[in-house]
Amino acid sequence: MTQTSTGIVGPAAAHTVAALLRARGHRRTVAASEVLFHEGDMSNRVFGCVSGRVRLVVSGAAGRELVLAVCGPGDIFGDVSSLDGGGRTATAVAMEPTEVVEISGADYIDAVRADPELALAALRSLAGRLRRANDRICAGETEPVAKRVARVLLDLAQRCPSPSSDGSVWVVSVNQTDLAELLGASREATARVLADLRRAGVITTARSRTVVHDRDALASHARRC
Amino acid sequence: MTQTSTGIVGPAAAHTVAALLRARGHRRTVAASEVLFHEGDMSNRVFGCVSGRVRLVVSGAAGRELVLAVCGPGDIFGDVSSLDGGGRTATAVAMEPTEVVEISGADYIDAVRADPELALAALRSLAGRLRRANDRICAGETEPVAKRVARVLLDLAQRCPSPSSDGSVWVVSVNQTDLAELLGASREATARVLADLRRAGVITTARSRTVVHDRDALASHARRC
DNA sequence: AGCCGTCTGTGATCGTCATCACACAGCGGG
DNA sequence: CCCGCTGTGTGATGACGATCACAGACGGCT
Repeated sequence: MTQTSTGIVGPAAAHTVAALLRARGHRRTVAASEVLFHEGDMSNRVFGCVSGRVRLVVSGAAGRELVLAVCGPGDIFGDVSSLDGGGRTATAVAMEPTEVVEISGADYIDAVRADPELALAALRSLAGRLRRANDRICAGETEPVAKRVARVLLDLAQRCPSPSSDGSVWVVSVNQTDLAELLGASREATARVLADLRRAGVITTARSRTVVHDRDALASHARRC
Repeated sequence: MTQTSTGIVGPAAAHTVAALLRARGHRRTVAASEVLFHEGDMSNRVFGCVSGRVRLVVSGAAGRELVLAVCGPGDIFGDVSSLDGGGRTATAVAMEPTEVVEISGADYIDAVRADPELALAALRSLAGRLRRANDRICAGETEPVAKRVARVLLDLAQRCPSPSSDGSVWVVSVNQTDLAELLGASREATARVLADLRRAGVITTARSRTVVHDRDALASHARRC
């Protein structure tokens, strides 16, 4: 467990895939809260996020929801279904007005077959996501909520750089409910941890926004047990 | 969350990869408890399991161990490191005398580049594993231990068919400690759930062995909350 | 402005599960 | 053959976190 563990889909090495989508894909703008596909659906279009953010959610036992990932610009999603022919693993919901590029599953497979470098890029993207998923399994099953909150905040701060973030302050634009579902914890437990961090002077909180003032301190919270 | 959630690496569509390993790989026999690679290592050889079983473990917070997957015949492991160049995500330990085939990371990448069908097979394998990892995240963060035990037992019963299993009885050859780490629960909690299932006549237990007598009943335990 | 819906912050309670602490049962080796 | 090791089965206790229950705050909308 070497990395941070947010379910954010990494843009790592996905540039070739993104290029494919730009070249062959169909561009589209979706409104906030609009659903691109539902968990269980048999659709298989592959998406790339150009601007904005998309949340991938699953509904677990007892009606609880869980955010598996937050996709930002450059991230690819929806490719798993097109590869294994299974239903959608999650529901994709735009978190804000978002621009996406999409391509049919068949076209995606064809492109992968035709271009070895594209295939490698897709493999690397999946490998990275699997690595992150394993990290999250490990964190979720061994770490207390306080530590997970710190990890996820750190991860969001560096992966989804809010426009308002400058050199010394990182702004995370997610409300507490989403944050809790990204952690696999209750909204209340998350709020209490945020309160502790606030009292420690590490962050400040506001409506749908958390501002990280001291990243090193946050990192040490993520490390210590 | 449509599937069972054991971290077992699926042999699904991995046949082409297995064929590659057989063709170009180096065959080797490892003894029980022998380690193929350690978590964090920078090695990048790719392995295929021919016979026997290999456990992939990570050590989480507070010294707790977690079994991410149990690989059986036909399963591929160790490919993530060769793809993204990162350290090993887990430690691979043979659970019994095991035969593996291995190939260097570079050869693996070359082969993927050269053979589109192989690349697709590798993509499908990773997609399946990511799907399973997501299922486990969902289960771990929303389901109580009792349900998870039932799921994992079911999964092991059908994926690692013990030689002694016949048409009506499925034998799972794993001790309670491993079972617990595969669940992300304590050994004691797991033992208590097994005791309940035993009293309900669904399973019988013995040293390092659990026998499933009534698969449907077990499945209903996995379903109900 | 005034209202309503969403989001936040916190107390109280209660259940699940981890941890500690044993007793005991097979199995292998000296 | 007996000892020790590994694995199993269970009780007691305590802590972490889910759930319930509100109060207040902020923003958007008419």
